[in-house]
Amino acid sequence: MPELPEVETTRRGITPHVMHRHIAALTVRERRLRWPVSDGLESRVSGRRVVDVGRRAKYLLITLDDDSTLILHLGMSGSLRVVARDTAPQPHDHVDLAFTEGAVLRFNDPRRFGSLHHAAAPVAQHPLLAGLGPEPLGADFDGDWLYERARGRRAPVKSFLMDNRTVVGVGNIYATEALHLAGIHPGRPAGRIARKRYHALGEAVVAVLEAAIEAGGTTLRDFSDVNGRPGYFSQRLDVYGRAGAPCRRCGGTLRARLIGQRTTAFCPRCQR
DNA sequence: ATATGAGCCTGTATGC
DNA sequence: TGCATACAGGCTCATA
Repeated sequence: MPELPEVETTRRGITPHVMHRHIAALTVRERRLRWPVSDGLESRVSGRRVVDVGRRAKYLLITLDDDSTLILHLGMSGSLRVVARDTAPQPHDHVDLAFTEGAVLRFNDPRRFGSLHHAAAPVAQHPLLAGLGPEPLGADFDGDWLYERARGRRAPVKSFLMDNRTVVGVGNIYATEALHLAGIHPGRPAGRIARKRYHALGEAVVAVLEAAIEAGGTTLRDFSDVNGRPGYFSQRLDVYGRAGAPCRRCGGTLRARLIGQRTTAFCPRCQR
């Protein structure tokens, strides 16, 4: 399932294929995504040229030459491929963005948790983006931010960390990994963690995400990069999905527990 | 205000 | 072997 590193990998992968290209046609085969794709979207983007391929949180932002932006979320199972114009659509190939230059950007999403919107500038004010917290790899995110924001919070630190208003792009996998790297118990109330430990957590979040982007994105069940090659970060996960196995740091036995409705693996011995 | 739970959806894995 | 059920997950909305 695409988390931020996968989305960033996808962004980098599609950029050379779509940047500066002219949209010949947008084809929507299945409008029932996370939200219904709005009627008339096809005609609003047809003929436009792509001037930027960006990302905010896990949203891909394809900006057009009229300053409007296509906002695409890959959801849980979505992926983008670049295919030749006459390539037959496969099951769950819901959207095509065809370019006059020949290639087609194709969106596939079996579970349809993904979404497609089109917004006028400034895109940052779109309701989906307006309330989001800082980018984890941006200048506004660090341990001090986490510490200050955690004041008075009684929710588990893992839930706090996965809250988009705290920081974006940290889903279950990377929250689990970052907390282990920082030696913090995922169930600890967010407001009861020292500033110094939040410094460690902030650094852990950045380290884990950067390593994953470097590796080309984690592959779990259904993510593969834009060229169809799977990422390979999953081999490097230290705790996620490893309950019952030995902790790589202290040798203790990793446990799993439900925190905020999410399965959470952790080491009861070196995470406090 | 924060915190928790439901619901969306379907492929995959498990249990009988 | 086949079928039924549980589970996974990001995100928003509703409720306490």
